[in-house]
Amino acid sequence: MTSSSKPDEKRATIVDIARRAGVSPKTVSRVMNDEPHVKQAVREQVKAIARELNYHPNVMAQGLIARKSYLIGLTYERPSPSYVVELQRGALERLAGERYRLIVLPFADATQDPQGLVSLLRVAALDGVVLAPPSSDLEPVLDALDAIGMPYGRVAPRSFPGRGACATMDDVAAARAVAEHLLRLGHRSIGVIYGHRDHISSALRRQGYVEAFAAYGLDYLPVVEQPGDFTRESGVAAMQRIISGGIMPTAILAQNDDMAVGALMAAREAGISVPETLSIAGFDDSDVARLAWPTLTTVRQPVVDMARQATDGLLALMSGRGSVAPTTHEHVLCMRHSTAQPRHG
Amino acid sequence: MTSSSKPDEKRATIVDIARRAGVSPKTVSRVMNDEPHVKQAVREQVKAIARELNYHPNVMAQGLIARKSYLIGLTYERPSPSYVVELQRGALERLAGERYRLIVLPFADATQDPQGLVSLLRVAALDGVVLAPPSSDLEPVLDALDAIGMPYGRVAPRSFPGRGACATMDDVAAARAVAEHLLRLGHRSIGVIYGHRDHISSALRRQGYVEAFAAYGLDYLPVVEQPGDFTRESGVAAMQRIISGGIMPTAILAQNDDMAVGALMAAREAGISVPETLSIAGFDDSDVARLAWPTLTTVRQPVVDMARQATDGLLALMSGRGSVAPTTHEHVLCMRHSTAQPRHG
DNA sequence: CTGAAAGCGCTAACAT
DNA sequence: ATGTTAGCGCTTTCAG
Repeated sequence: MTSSSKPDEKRATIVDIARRAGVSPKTVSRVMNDEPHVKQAVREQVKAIARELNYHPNVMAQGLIARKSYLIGLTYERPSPSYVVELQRGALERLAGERYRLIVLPFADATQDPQGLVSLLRVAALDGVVLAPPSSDLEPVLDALDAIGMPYGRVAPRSFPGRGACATMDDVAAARAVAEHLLRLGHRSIGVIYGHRDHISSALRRQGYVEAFAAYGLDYLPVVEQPGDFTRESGVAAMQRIISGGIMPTAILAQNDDMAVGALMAAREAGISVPETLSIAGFDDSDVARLAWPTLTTVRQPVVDMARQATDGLLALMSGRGSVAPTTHEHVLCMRHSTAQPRHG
Repeated sequence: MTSSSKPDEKRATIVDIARRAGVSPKTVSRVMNDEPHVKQAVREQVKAIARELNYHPNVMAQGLIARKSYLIGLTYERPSPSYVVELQRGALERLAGERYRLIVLPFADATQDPQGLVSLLRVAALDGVVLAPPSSDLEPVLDALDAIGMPYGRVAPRSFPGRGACATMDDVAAARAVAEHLLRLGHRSIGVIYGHRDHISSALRRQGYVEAFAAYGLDYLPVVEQPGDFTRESGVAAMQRIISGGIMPTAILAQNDDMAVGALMAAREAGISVPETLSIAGFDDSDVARLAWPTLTTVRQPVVDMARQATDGLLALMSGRGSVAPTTHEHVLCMRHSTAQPRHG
């Protein structure tokens, strides 16, 4: 006993409606598309019959002519669930009320296999695609997309400004903001845990730290620096290296929240209390920032807004309106419980 | 300077290939679909030309004939990010390698507006849809879907077994397992935070608690009960009401992890230490369970598996294979750091 | 204002 | 083993 997809008396077509209304299919078409040159009476009648027959236009027939699929893709690389969901939310918010539908295309390794990503997009028969980091920064991807004529929106790109519809944020300014927060609290002995070196944002965030230090008349000279790769594990490892390194800073700047949480865990294991003995600040304001204890001081990346804007720009691109000015979104410093004044002020 | 969607010399069609190869379009079609009755030499040549021309079949033309869109929908109601992502992951895993693409369709209020949901699905021109709770349990939705002949897979349905392709779990047994865990630890003063009352699982999980209490010779009588709606905020609020209510239980059963985390946060704010003074257990084993501190004791709901199975069943339904036997998935109790023996245990 | 004809890219059903 | 014809459901000409 199972719902079978019974053929269902063939869906009504404009021909059915035309016959019933005693007009030509073209007239029905005109009515359905709100084109002019149809007598009001006919228009109403056709609409009534359409409703009665529960008519829905065949998207594929329309698409075949228009050479459009009315499908938009969203690619991303399995980062945190909250990031993914925010990305989707932004795109969907913009798409609400449009004919376009959203296809989700997580792709494991765009950096290693840009061609694979592009061929996935091709096969999906998309009208356009919203690219989230890191694919939004991969030149081979952008090139291939240009080559096949598929327009794209880019979320938080850090390079090739002007290619595609960009919704950017200022990594440098955001990083500067967190660093300044620490400096303002009185910290002068600050350790840094860097993100993955393939990600441009790692360098940009470092640049923000440099500027903040300079604003306080200091050379950029973190007491300790440790590489990481944006994963929590790398944060744990980096913090452990710092602890066993002998020189303890009074504060840590981690280039994302996951690593900051890792640092938090490592500190906890080592009996170092946060924020009393050590302040820790992250980056992103991802889900974990509020889950961690102490809650994490961080800067919010406006993901939903960027996704909405990138989608908006993509739509503009697709509708032929020539170029789309990049939009920049503001970060928000989130001061929470993982940072405090250093002990000896 | 913006990438415009330049027309791109018209995409190659089978006619182009046919001309180049000096064969008929139908032969090309045969080759592309791996049909027999084509000489090996011709086959190879056609394939070569197709590759050279970077040919990709026009999905809409194919769909127009086959009366298929090769689009599968996934509906859910904005619950926790990790739940959504796991749902998508399961569906996508099954769809990998198939021609079907996944369209995400979050819908705010299926319970209030089942027709709205169905018409959304209709408009999206789906071949089939995977329904996640609560829509997987809404009779009007199932009825409407049957009426329009759209096959569906159901994730964790709690009612109407046998309708559609079902991938179920035993909520009652899982809830019983967590409750028993608490009872085994020695807790007898247990508070409960319920999920959204529109979700059948809320009642089922309550039932599991009841059975566990009964197994310990107790009447079901939580010290305190508070309504929630599966969001973290509702968990915070519920816990705050419990705290200010005066009667403090030694343990809390929250009907999902998000609310459990909310309770954790509220307890922390109030200076109540978990698990020393208060044990908290969740439900789902979502992402946050391991992110929270202390890590959350919970039961794993096999969401990814269920989504994969529901999608698999849906595919079977669509391919005409008559009926699909429902699959049941097992829960797993995850004992972590948010539960311990009560103080005076 | 309305309609007839042609065709989007592909494939089923029949020839050959 | 290969080609021809017709047509999926709709919209674009272009004629009335």
